[in-house]
Amino acid sequence: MSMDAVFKALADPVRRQLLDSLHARNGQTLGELCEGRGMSRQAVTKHLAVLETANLVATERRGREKLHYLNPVPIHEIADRWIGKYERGRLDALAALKRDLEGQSDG
Amino acid sequence: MSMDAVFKALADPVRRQLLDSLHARNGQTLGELCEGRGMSRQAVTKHLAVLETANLVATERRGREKLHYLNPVPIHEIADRWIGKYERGRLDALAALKRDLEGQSDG
DNA sequence: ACTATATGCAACTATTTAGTTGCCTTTCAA
DNA sequence: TTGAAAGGCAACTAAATAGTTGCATATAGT
Repeated sequence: MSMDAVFKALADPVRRQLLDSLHARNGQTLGELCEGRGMSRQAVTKHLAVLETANLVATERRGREKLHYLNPVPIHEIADRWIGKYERGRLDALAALKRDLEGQSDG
Repeated sequence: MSMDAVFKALADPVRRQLLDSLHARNGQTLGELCEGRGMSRQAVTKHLAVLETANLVATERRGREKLHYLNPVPIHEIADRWIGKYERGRLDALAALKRDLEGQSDG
């Protein structure tokens, strides 16, 4: 639920790649998610646990396999509540930045 | 430039608060950004350095003061290139998630 | 039953990170 | 020119993080 957990989860490139992988093909097993990642299975497990805690990934046990599903809702919430506010005034702020940084020095 | 630096910078709540503060009032000095934060000036300085490295904050020296300006461009780029792709298929993925997680158990 | 496969758990290490304190430099103002 | 205000630099500590290895458990297939 906490936004902090989501931001922290997104801070690691490996975890973002895992989300990308699930985005490309949802419902992958742990083994599949480990392939070609040059890292031990346990390391990937830990990353997936972080993503699960942040509610970015949901899992389901099927027999001896564990299937992983992307949950895009927290990302949507971040984009909505936090990033949106910076984008709204984006051009204004950009103009102000230019004015402040360049307008002071010389003319 | 690197997206990783931006994500890492956004991962810390103190740094997000600093961005929020600059969003509310741009061009604050270091001293102003330290006020009411319950943390040493040097700690805040380090956080601001991280934000500067990620190009989320630009600074200008004015006399003995250092002014800080929010740069919303990297946030926009993240929203554009990375978050956007998860939002586009959001409802689809959500439906798939529900189907996968609930539809399997019973029938 | 036996074996291979898929995953879980736990201890350990190395690196990074967030914060501190102490001291130095620069600038403004009397 | 002297003192106070604003900030910079560097060393240190504590905690979190990312990764490892070794072993245990559970399931599938024969």
